[in-house]
Amino acid sequence: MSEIPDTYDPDETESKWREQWAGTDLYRYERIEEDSATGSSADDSDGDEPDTTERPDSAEGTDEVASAESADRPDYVIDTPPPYPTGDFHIGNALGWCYMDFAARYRRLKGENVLFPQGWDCHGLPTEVKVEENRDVHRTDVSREQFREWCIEHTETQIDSMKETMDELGLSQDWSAEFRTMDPDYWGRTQRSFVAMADDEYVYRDEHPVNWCPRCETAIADAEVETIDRGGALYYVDFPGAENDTSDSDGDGNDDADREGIEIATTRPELMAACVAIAVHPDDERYEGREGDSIEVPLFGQDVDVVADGEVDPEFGTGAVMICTFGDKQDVSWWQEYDLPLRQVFTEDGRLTEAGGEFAGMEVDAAKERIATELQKTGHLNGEEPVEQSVGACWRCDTPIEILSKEQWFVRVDTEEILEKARQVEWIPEHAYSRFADWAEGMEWDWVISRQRVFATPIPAWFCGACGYVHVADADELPVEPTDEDPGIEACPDCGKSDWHGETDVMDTWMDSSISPLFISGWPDEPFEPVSLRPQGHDIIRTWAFYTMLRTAALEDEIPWEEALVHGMVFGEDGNKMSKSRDNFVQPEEVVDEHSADAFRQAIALGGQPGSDIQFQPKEVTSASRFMTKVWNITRFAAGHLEKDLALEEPAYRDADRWILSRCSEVATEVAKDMNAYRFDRALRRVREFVWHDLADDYVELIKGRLYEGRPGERDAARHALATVLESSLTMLAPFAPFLTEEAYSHLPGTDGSVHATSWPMLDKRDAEAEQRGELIADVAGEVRAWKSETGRALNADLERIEIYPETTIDHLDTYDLSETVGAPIYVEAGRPNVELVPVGVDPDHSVIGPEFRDRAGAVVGALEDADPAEIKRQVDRQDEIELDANGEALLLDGEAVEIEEEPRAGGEEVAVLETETATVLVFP
RNA sequence: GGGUUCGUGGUCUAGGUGGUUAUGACGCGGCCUUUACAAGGCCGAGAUCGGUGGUUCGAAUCCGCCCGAACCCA
Repeated sequence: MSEIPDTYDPDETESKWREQWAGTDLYRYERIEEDSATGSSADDSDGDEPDTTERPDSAEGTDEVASAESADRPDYVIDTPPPYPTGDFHIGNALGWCYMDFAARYRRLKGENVLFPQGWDCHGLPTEVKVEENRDVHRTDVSREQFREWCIEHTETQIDSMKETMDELGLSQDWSAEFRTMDPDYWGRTQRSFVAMADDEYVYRDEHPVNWCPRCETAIADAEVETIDRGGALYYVDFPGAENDTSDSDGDGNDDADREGIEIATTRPELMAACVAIAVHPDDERYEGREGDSIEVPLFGQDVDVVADGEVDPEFGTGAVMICTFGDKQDVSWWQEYDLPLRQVFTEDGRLTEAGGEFAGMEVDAAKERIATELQKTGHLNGEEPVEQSVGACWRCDTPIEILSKEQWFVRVDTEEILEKARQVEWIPEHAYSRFADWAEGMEWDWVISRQRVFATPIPAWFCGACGYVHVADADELPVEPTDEDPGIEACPDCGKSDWHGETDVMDTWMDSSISPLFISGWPDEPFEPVSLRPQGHDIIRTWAFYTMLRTAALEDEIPWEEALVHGMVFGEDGNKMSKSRDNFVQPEEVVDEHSADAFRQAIALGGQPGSDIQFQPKEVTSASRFMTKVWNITRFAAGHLEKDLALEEPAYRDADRWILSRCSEVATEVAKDMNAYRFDRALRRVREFVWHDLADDYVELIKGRLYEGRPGERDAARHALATVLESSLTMLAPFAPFLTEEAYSHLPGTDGSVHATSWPMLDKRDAEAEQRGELIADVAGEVRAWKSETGRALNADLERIEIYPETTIDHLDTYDLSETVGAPIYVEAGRPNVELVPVGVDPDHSVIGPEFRDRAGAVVGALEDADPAEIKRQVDRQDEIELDANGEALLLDGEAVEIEEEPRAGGEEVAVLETETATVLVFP
């Protein structure tokens, strides 16, 4: 404690504590079953138990802190998002993780048994692509096994680099609960969930149109499709009437001459080969009576019928559109509705199939060009115009998707079931639920979960080579890799042969991550209860939140979590999305290097309330750094005055002590409320204000006299209060600035162990009267300080004397500290000061006058303002009532309705008159 | 086009159950070395709370419309 350095060095301190914490189980979640098995898991760290017995104040607290017995501690389980191991833990991640860490650290201080795990969502295409790139191979060049091996290797290095950033930020995950979806223990459970859902008929296999990414060559779910805007061309194409059209729509029996065509408009001529019908709006006069006409598709020759459908937008193009299999989801629903044939014209790698005739084998864009040219040549193209269009694209690679009809595995989406569960979750902020519901209600298709890739959880199923029977694995044979292993059954239940072919398709990675709350709860071995918190960004409501809700409902008929904290995005200093090209890009490590993790964390907390997007503000980091210096200096000051064995039964508190203790109690209660509501911004602001203004500016200044020259009893009371309040403050700051507070705490005499293992301040020292007295003392001290500064006096300059005239009577105000602080004898006087106070104005209280006089309030206020303040004051003093003439109407006003503004006129005598909130102060220099 | 959120000093932000002079930070200007702290203290300038209409005695706060921004969806 004596070696406490003059300045706080965050670099040195933060790396010191990082190392020290790494070797402890400070953040270890206590698993009950583990405890009873080993009986020793929590005993090897002295920092692990909330240490309440040694705090001098705790003996007086009437409320016991939450019991430290692990069995009684409520669980607080965070369903940490498993990030994709990109290798880069960016500032957006940092926001989410700081929120989790604030909550986790706070809950530990509240005595809860916190599980803050960390998972990794390993599977997926980007890793495959990266590995192919790094090793210069195609995934089909090597065995699946080898390729997976490489993916795992690559993923591990990516994870390590992200963990480094997490560590720098001082995050307090319990690393003994780390999980990786690529580990067999995890993906085995993904398979387990698949099997369970197949048993309950949530999972099924079927042929159905699916979103298909031609670059990734795999099916993708709706949630993985993003719309991108791009410019394109709208082609106007003449479709002639079919030669064999016998419908004779106008009934004049003259087919041949009336073989009328239709001009359609399309942005995708390459889909003409897939055209299976023409649609027009039923009310469109241009096409009246055309329904049922047969039309020939140019170049490709197939005859298609005209259908009338209200979904057609008559304003677009010519009002006649091709129905193709498939251009978009609208086509799919028309295809189903009109029972149209299927003409697949795209291959899995985005080329035209044989159905494309002479254009077969061409890529989509090339085919579009060529077909347009051919249409031109053959005289079918009437024109083209530029058009803005939105197209669906793969969210991983931005390639425009196609819709192909494929046999795939699906998960049935039961929107009602999901919404019913979602309503039981507390969404923070509330409107996050609307987003969720919006997405859920818009779901048209079931969730396609099979992917034609390698690095993912294998679908545990086999096909019978003889009869096509599909066998899904039994739960007890998992984890299983069906491309490597045979099923547990020998013979096909259908045909009796045993010619099994393992499913090569793998699962959507969301199948892995959507069981994260189940996994961390020990599912399926442990009974599932909803976990406490799901933190996530609003950008993945449609994926992670949605799928998790779906899966937990399907598997356990439960909600996955009690609360969902949906946070915003982090923007750059200029308010734009962070991007390297905009030069507003900030990496968390940079900020930590330049300032400190603690400052970064505070800046994140103060950026805005959780739920809203925040702008990253370097000035908040600056301001946080300053605050940290302040805290350090207070600690340094206090450490010099405190002693280890400061244990007092009944400290002889003075008014100032009782005041700061009361304030501190109040702040602890308020801040706890904020933390419970995830209002980290408000919580931190409140603590800062208290520490800076109440504790540092006022209290520390007030007790200096006692600390330096007081008699032992009163000095000890001050020390005692100071120790209590400072420790409480450090504890409240600990979730935000874990390093600084740990360092400061370790330097305070009489502390033991980690600040992160203490408990939330439970002072129970609220005292309204003490607050009133303390505020008066602090206000006067502050006013006098400001006055000295203004009049160019030294702040420690002695004064002749000071007289205080409180507005409300205060008995026996304790002026000892005040006197020492301002350097003057203090006289507390009753009544009004012995200087001339001149009423200069009348301040009407609208909250009194408004309700009483309603529509006459304006006149009353006007009359008050016009009146002579001296006269008003006389009336108030005499009868506590005011007679008023408001627009000719005589009114009687209660004295309470006004406040008389007075200015002192110190008539020649050398005396300064100061006004505080609650008193008039005369200063005799 | 639909949905959600938002618009407060130069910049960012608090407040929002309607009630006098709107919070704080950063930046800016001035003054000051006081036994924790000049990485500090004190003082000051700076806002018609996006615009407009309404409800009300009274609106930053409630309601309507308009303008602008962000995100999600089509």
